[in-house]
Amino acid sequence: MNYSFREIEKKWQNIWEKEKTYETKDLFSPKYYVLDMFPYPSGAGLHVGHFKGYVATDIVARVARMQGFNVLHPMGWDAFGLPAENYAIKTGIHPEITTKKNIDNIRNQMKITGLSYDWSREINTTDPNYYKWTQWIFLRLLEKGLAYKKLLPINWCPSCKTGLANEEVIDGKCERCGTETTKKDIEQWVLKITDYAEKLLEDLDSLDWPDKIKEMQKNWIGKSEGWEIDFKINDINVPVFTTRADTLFGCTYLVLAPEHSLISKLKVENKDEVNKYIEKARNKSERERISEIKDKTGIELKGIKAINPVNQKQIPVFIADYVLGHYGTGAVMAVPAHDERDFEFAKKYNLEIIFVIDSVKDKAFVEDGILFNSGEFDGLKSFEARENIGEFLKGRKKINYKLRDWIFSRQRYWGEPIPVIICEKCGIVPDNNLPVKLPYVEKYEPTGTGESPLATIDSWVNVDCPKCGGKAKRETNTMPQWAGSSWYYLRFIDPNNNNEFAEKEKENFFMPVDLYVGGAEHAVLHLLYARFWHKFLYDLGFVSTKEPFFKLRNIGLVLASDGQKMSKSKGNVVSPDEIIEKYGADTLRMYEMFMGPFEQAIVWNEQGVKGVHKFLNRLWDFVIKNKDEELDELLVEVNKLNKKVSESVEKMKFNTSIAFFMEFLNYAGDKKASKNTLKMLLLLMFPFAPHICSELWEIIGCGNIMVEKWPEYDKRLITEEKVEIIIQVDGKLRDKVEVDIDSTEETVKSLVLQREIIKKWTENKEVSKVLFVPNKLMNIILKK
RNA sequence: GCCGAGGUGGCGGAAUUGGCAGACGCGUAUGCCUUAGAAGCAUAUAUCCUUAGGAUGUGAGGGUUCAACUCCCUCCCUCGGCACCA
Repeated sequence: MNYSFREIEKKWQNIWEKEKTYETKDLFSPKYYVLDMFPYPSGAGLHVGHFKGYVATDIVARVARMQGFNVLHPMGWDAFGLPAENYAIKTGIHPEITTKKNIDNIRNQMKITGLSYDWSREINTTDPNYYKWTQWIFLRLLEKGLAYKKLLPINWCPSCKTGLANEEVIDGKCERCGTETTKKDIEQWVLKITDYAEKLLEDLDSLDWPDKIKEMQKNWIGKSEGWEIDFKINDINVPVFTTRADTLFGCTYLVLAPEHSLISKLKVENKDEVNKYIEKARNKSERERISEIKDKTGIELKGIKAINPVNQKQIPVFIADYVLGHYGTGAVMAVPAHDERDFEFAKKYNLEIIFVIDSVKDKAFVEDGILFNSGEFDGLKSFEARENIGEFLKGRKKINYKLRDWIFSRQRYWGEPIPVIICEKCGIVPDNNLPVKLPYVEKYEPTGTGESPLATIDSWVNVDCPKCGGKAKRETNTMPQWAGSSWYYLRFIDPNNNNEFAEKEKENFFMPVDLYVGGAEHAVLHLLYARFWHKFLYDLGFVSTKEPFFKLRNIGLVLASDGQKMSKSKGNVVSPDEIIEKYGADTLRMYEMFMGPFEQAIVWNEQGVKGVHKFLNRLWDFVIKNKDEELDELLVEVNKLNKKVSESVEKMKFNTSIAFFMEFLNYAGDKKASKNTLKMLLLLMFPFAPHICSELWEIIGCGNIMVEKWPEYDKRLITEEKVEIIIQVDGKLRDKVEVDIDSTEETVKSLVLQREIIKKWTENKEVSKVLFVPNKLMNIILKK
């Protein structure tokens, strides 16, 4: 029969809420901190994909509690961001109102799913009591010179009308809205994440994270070691950065980035042409640049020559936009023989190509090798030559990173105000009177001029300088969406503290996060930013660990039944509410875990949901049928189940855990189970399906399951006395035989050779060899 | 182009210190139940050979081994990321 999940689930959720079952109370050890990436409270609510991660961490949290851990498992809202603001522009409804409504809805979705969050620790990044500390961290960065203001050509989204960080530009498009970005010169707040490049790279090794994410961060940071070597143009030193100092004798021209400061100082014969090229390069969008990778353009500086320092040869000088102004020195020594880009360029402009390592036809040879054509350095290996040539030319050893500083200001309303006052006399003055609250405005529309809508509120903008008392103006830019999420995991530890972001003792106790679960899309955004802030706070002595998240796991997407990503605009979203209404929260939870490995993307299939629901109904019937049973035919089996489930949960292979439960019930059939067996079964399943297990636990007369421990299996019970041995002839399965455990080769062999099936296969043939793997297999090899 | 993950029935997937490939679920088929349907229950379900029984089979090809989904080499494809970083 169908168990009445609606009633049962409501009943237990009320009990948990009333008894504050999931509140983390003390500093007792051992602790376990399980964290989900907190969501943006979208108006559409969350879909079943979000809950795949939440259910997984909920199971981990529940198992850990049963194992005696003091579990911290909180939830909050990353609530600043564009959708609420865009909605406000359209409707005039303040983002605060929409946000609150959305949060109430999503919190309810989480509660009806039976997630065991400690709601007393709920946080919201848009709450002034929260962003006070976001601003406080910003002021510390400012104090230490890690936040600075600079006029920069930055990525600009014409649709969102705001600047973007490099990490937010995907394929030349805005990460949020998909509009092509352009370049714009605006004065920006920038955070010096590059100061932490080395530490961010190094400490990756200490983390239990998916290789994929580590690799992505490594590539994003992009470390390369080389030499800075001075070339000369008219007695001016022009440093270039190279990782291939060993190829210097093959350098046949020099290339400057269009932005290079030297260009304006040179007397170039074809000045007009050159300026035209520079102007064109400036206006190229990201996308144009990318599409032109295969077709390099450039222009020679006529009348200018550079001197190659290694052989005093005169070489031509070019400007080309394949050389980037912001990396290295903005100038490169071109070695067409040993660099693909230089090779292409040289072919196009008919420049000299001199091989000095090894030559191949029609393309550059980019590997290391042994030098020739290189004067006194002939015969050296590449790695030796790099050092020798670098030192010979008095070059400087240099490490460069691809990572660039973090563009931190946004020209929008719905974000944390940057707590800074700009005074005509004193310049940039920190406003220590935190929180600097976001004022109400009438119009949310971004101005598009590079100023945020805050700039129009005179009463807010015009203030007295805290330093000199003179006239001053507030900074009107706001922080990016990533600010609040860069440290939120610290606030959960002590969410109501008004004096510090978290009490030192508590921070020291709960950090680091033991398990962090979320989508892989944040690999070089949130996960990099949070590590940066954390390391900064560590250096200042405010936190006690070098890294915030010890173990990270990514959830795979849940795709809609059409194989596409779930999205409101495609109308293919499945909400947890409808599944819970139809089948119950326990079914939703079990199905999300049963779908497949949880790090993998899998298509949603409601037939599968029904299958899981059927299983829960069968579980119900099985327990009810046996609740007063004294006989037990399943004690051994349930102990085996205990072992298998414990092991699979440990590895977070929840899909197989559930298969084991199903196997058990299939095997059980009409066999009898006593209370001990039922209890073990229910305890094992409780983290997966807490409502039905709580109810059945009560029905079999055991009280409240919440206080119970994770069960231990009895090793003696599950030790087999007989084992099945696989018998192969010439490596092919022919027979099986049951023998006592640890039977010797001789025993098994004599048994096997008597068997009719085996006799048939070995008839008239000579046995050349018999292989035996104890308790597993015997392979009889015949002579050919 | 570079980096990473992966390729197993009709579908989602299981099994890797090398040892019964396809657990579990979905779907499908047949039967029971039902006035009928739905639900439920039972049985079957990798492919090929008419069957007993056998052969083949984990992207393709090769190799190591008594034994390969698992290890090695070459290649193909899918997904994700990066994108002229000298």
